[in-house]
Amino acid sequence: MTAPRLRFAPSPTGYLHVGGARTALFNWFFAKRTRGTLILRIEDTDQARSTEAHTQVILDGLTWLGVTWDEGPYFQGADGARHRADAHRLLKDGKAYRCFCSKTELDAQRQAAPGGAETYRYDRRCYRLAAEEIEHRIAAGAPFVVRFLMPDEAITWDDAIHGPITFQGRDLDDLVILRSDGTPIYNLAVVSDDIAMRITHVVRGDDHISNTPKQIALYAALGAPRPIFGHVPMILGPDGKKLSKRHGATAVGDYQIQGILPAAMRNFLALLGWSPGDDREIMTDAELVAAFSLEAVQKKPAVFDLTKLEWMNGQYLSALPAESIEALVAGHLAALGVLPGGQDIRPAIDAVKSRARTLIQLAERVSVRLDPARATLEPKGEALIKKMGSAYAENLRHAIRALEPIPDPEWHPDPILEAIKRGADAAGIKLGDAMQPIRVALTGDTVSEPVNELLAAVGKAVSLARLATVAAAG
RNA sequence: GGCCCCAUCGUCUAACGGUUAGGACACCACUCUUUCAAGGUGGUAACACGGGUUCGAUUCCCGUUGGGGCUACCA
Repeated sequence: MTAPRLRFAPSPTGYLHVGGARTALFNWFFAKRTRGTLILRIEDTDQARSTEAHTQVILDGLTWLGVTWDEGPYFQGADGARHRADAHRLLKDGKAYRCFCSKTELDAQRQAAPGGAETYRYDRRCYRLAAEEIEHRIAAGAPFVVRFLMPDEAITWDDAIHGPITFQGRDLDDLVILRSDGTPIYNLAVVSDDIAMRITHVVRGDDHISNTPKQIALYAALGAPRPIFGHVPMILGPDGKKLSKRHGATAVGDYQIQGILPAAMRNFLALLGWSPGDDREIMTDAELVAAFSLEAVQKKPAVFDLTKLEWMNGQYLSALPAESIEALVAGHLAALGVLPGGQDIRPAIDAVKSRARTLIQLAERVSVRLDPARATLEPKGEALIKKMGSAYAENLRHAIRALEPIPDPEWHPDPILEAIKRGADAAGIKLGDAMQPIRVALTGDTVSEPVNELLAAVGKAVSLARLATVAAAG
């Protein structure tokens, strides 16, 4: 058997949606797994909605995700001549016909249909036109579209994900394959391209299931062998509806901005609608590729669980050495307006990386160390003060008294911890009640590295000044 | 409306006729750390419903219900 040839074929009419990203990923896994070829094809036959900017965003999204392709990107719009040639071949073979009905005539026919516009199917009136009448209209320059003559027969295929699916040709319309301006319609362009590119496996979204019988009929009419089809289910929002903008972030670029690592995104997306069959969850690309199969892809749509994505990202973050995420963290710090200015941020990253789920969170926790002035109690002041306990101002003053005597050269984690313990004992309070107010005062957050290490890193003068300010405010 | 697809914890999933229906996220305890997380241990929580087939159905078949997709001179 020859090596499989696959394609990922987004249309540049929007951003790279997570659903599309997952489809691309599944294609990539399959191609890698079978040592096949993955082709990127931009479906830009809809000139009105396609833009170069969208194409670039899709390319960037794929690149960020780490999905690589072996051929392309090819642009479908560049192959109009071949699409037209295929359409005319069908015309010549009597497998397609010219339709002179205008859009307004069609609308009128739809309205007049017995069961209403919903049940309307083209009545083939132009197919029944006499040859001389057709010649006459062409000669008169009447505009026409080319319609495919849908055969009246059962169309069946064995879907790699869904199993056998059957449609009846009579339920399908005679679809337009060439517009009146001579440009091809999606279904023709796809089939024409997939034949020309010798595609063996079409792995795409579930929403194309009902296009598949039309395309299979086109393959047959063009005398070409059809590929194996596999239809990946959609991704839903938390409310069970199709994932869309109103659910928040749906473009892969959004997750890049939020500080999700590409590897975590790949791992998460892979597990959305697919599983290796055992209990593994955190998996490397190599493991994913080795375990992947279309048969194991779920048939039902999956709800996108942001919380689990963030958990998984946190797993990657804490497992990675500081130097490998240093540059990314620096980028997010810059976005926060904090410049390390030559400081080594790696110790700070190591101190908080297991306490963050996104790079943004990680950068925020690093930033308060670099610039303690950022440690504001706003905007969640109420909640933070509650966490510190009602006596927090008093407890902060205990802490200040305990810490002040430490000489500068001894301002290190261990002596600091000892001093806080002694102070807590003297004041008759629990260590936690002594620690948490300090943490909140210094970071504006309830989560940070151990308080004594934090104090040591921030420095004595800055720490005490900050504690005094918060204590005074309380 | 017509055609097609789908249905296990709240969510992601395992199970391919016989299991105390397993794992993960989230949640709740406990634990470790005289501090926050992370980690560890445990817990709550599911086979949509009704008929068949079978010695036996979450699993196979049919129906119901409920979701979803398509039904363009969009992709």
